[in-house]
Amino acid sequence: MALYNTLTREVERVDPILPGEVSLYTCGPTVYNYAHIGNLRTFLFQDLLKRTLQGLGYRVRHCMNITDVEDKIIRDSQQGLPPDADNPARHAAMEALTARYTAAFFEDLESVAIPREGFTFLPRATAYIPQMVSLIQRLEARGLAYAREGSVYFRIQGFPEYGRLARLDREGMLAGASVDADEYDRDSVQDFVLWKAARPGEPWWESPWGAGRPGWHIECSAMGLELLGERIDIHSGGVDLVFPHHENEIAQSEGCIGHPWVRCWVHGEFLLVEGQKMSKSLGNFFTLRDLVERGHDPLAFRYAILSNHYRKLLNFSMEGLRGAKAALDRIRAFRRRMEGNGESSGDGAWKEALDPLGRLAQARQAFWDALADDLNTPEALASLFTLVTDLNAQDDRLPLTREERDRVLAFLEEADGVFACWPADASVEDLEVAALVESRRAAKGARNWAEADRIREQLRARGIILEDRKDGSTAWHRA
RNA sequence: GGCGCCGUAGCCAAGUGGUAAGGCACGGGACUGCAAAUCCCUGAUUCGUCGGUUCGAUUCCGACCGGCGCCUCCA
Repeated sequence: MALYNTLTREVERVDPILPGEVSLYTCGPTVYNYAHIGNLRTFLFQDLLKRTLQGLGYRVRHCMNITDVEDKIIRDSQQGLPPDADNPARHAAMEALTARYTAAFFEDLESVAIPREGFTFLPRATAYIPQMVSLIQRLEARGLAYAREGSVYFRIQGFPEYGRLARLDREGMLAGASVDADEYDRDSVQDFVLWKAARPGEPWWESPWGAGRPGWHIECSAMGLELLGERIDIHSGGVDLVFPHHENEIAQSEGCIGHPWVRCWVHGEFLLVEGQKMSKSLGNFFTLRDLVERGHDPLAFRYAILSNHYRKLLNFSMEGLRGAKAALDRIRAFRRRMEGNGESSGDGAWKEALDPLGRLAQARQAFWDALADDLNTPEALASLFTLVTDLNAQDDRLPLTREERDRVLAFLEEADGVFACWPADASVEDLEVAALVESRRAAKGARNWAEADRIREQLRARGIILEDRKDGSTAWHRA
C-alpha cells in the first residue's frame, strides 16, 4: 500500500508499526448541522482508505472523533437561553443540539454505506476533557504552554518543527497574519489557544486555570494519544485541515511526547459544485438529504465520489451524478447477469474467445494494484469495466459455466467490499412483483401485448424494470 | 508577498520519455412483439500556449495564459 504523505509530499509505502495492523485516525464532523456533500466526500475518502487497507489484508484500528464543543455549536445551542442560565442548563442545551446532529450524521453515513460498526473508536470531545487538561499540563511542564487570564496558549517558539507539515515559514506567517491580537494577550500572535477561558453565556468546565473550554485542536491530540497511542500509522482529514489544525496537532502531541507521532498524513481534496465552492448564497449548497429528495440514489453519490481520485478537486454536478448512476447500473446489470445462468445468442462477430478465469485473474490483479497505488480508483474501476465488457461479449456467444460465473461473482463481491455500490439484491419482499410478472407472462403467452405493456408500465411506475429473456423468463430489477 | 495544485475528446477521467485506459452522453448496426439488457462499429493525428532538452515529450525543464486552494471559521 502506498499513499501520498503530506509530510514529505511524496507517495510512500505504508509500513505499519505493528505488522498486519494499521492505526488510523480521521478527523470527524463538527455536529452543529447536517453534513453537506463536501463533508461527505472526505468521509467517503476515509472509508475508501480503510476498506482498501482491509481488502489488502490489514486489520485497521480506526478512530474518528465527534467534535461536540466548538464556537458554532455554542453559538447555535445557546440561543434562546436566558442570560442568567446556569452552567448545567447551558451544557444541556449544547448536548441537545449535538445529540440531534450526531444522530443525523450517522444516518447519512449509513445511507452512503459507511457503517457505524466499522469504527473502532468514536470518541466525543466532551468525554475527554480530563485528558485534554492533562495534556495541556504536560505541555506547561515542558515550557510549551503558558496561561494568560484563564486561557492557555501553545508557545510556537518552543517547537522548532512548527510549520513543517504546511511548509510555512515563520516570516511568511507573520506577514500574512491577520489576527485579532487584541482579544487575548499572547506572547506571539502565532501562538494558538489550547484552553479558552469561559466567557459570559458559554458552557464551561472546571480546570486548573479556572472555568473554560478546550481549544479546537487539542481534542484530536488528546483522543488520538489516548485511544491509538503515541505512534499512529495514518492520520487524515480534508486539505483545509493541513493548516492550522493538523499543524497544531503535531505541535501539541509531539511537544508532549517528545518524538514523532504520525507516520503518514493523508488529505482529501475539496469538492466544488457546478464549478464553484459550495455556498448557500450561490444556491449550490447540498446535503445528502437534498439529493435523496431529488430522487437520487445515495449509492450513486457514493460512486460519483469514489470514481474520482481523492487528491483531485472534484467538480460535482447533477449531470455527473446521473452519469455515475448509469455507470453503476452497468456493473449492477452485469452482476445480475452473472447470477443468472446465461443465454447465448450464438452469432455475430466478436473479438475472440477468451479464457474467462484468466481474464478474471488479470482484472483482479489490476484492480488491487491500482487501489494499492495511492487509492487510484479511476484505474481500478477501469479494470473492472473492461472485465465487464469482455465477459459480456463472451457470455453473449458462449455462456460462462456456473463455476466461472460464481468466480466472477466472488470478485464482484470482493470489489464491492471496497466500493460498496453494487451489493447483492437482498430484497425478497416483492412477492407482489413476482405475481405481476407471472400474470404478464400469461398475457404474453396469449399474445395480449396491450396487457403485457400495461403491467410493464405499472411496474415501471414503481421503479421496477423488467427484462425479458430469450428463454421466455422475465428478470427484474430496481431502477 | 509565501507555499501548493490543476488544465487530456461534448462531459467525467487514468496514464507513461516511445507514440493516448475507462465511464457517461451522441450516432450507425445486430438482437427484441414493444422494451430492457447486451454485443459490433464510430470519436482526440492529439494531451492549455510558446520555446528548450532528447533519436523521440502529453509525460522532463523554462516562460506565458487560464482556473483553483491554503497562509489561524471551514471537509
